[in-house]
Amino acid sequence: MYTFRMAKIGTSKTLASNIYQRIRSDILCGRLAVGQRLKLANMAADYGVSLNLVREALTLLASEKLVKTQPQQGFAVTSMTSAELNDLTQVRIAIESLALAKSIELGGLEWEAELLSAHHRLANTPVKIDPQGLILNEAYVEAHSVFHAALIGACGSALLMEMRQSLHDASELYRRLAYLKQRGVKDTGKEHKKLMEAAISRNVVSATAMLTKHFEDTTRICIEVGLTEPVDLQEAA
Amino acid sequence: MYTFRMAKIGTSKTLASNIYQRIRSDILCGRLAVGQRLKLANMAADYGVSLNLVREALTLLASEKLVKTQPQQGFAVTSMTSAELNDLTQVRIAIESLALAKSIELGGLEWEAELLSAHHRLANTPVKIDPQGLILNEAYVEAHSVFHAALIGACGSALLMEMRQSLHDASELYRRLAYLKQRGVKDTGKEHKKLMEAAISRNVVSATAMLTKHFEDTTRICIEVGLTEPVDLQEAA
DNA sequence: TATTGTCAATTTTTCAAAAATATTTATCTT
DNA sequence: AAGATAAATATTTTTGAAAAATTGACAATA
Repeated sequence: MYTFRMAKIGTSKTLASNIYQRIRSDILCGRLAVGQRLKLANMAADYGVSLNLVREALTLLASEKLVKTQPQQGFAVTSMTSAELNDLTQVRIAIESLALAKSIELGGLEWEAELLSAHHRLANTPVKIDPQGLILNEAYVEAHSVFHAALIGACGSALLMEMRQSLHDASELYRRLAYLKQRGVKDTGKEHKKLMEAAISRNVVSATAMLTKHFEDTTRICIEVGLTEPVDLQEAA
Repeated sequence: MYTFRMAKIGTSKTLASNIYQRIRSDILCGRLAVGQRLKLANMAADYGVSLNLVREALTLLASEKLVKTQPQQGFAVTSMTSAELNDLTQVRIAIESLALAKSIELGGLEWEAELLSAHHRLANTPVKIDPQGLILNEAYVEAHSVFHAALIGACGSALLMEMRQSLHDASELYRRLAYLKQRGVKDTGKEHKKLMEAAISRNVVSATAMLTKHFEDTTRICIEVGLTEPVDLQEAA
């Protein structure tokens, strides 16, 4: 309802947009690794379509910054430097704080209800899917995305919501990295709860402070862990 | 230097990106009118390339909101409702104010010099190219774009600058409309000067206030004039 | 040894035609 | 005449293959 990503994959009207969504999803899920080269012929074979559709999808993803490209030299999954990730984080903080403040100002009962609901779903979805804590739960990722969308859902600007989602997605890869590396270092669940409570009690200052801390913590973990791990350019599976 | 749009048209490495830029430019210049249907076959003939390249370019432009599309039903130059234009304007004010404040905080001598230079160029470029004031001067449009880029040039965030440019471009069409309709109703030149002076004298409050007024005035003119003028679906020239 | 040039292999880019879908026109029924 | 049905046309979508460009290897030259 809130996000593009919620659209069921493989459902859209045209094959082109299906492929786009599938590739996008595969990047966001980490199935296509950061830095990995994306050869058109391989991709076309993997997804069972012609080169053209892959090219169109990758060109589109490049405009979203999920993929990097240079003329005549193909495509690769974007990998950020720590400077770029820091920039992204600061912009996300700015945009999302702005939207959150607006949402807190304008939000009514409907917004509160949606937010509570989204939080409840998030709080009761396990982060990892296995006891060892090695595999991320896709349902959690989705619930997390929906929760943050719900937070700013009453900001009153469709454009702002869209921009926030786009920035959220651009950082998705690194958020996943942080979740996997960090094992109970910080209690994200408690943070989400406080954030939600601050929003509903209309405490803008506290809510944006929580948000800022939330984002910066995740980024710090990513950078400590090391962003640019050596990537093997294996053929796509 | 600052903007994508400054790249000379017809210069890039691949034909695909040339076509993309040419179409983009033709939309921004109003040669492809707001609301006009963009048939692939016509476009391909006009630009002398295959359907595929046109499709790729239009898909990309759709992701930038310069073009609207529905599956299996083709493309058209985007036309906004007044509500959408208002939303865009408010988001532009928020983003650009944020960046401007940062720029004023961080900007040094180099920034001041660039800004003065950009303003001088803007101030000495006529808005209209003919005595009757019917034809917009493309050099002015370019200078205006560069001036606003220069204002926030020291904000320290490449991403923020990019987002601002994207929003600026999305509103370009309507800015042109306002320029053409409004004949000396307000003195835009004086506004730019005040804005520049406020920025260089590090007066954040005054600068952002100027900026807000600047944007809102333009939007008001657009909406008063009437956004959705009947568009004739003539074949592309 | 370092540099340059050439050739083959790989990959990207572009096109032109086939397939699928939507739109219009014409025909038929009520 | 009005509305529905079917054929014809126009348009978009997708493919498969040709053309252009890049890369890497190998030999020839300084």
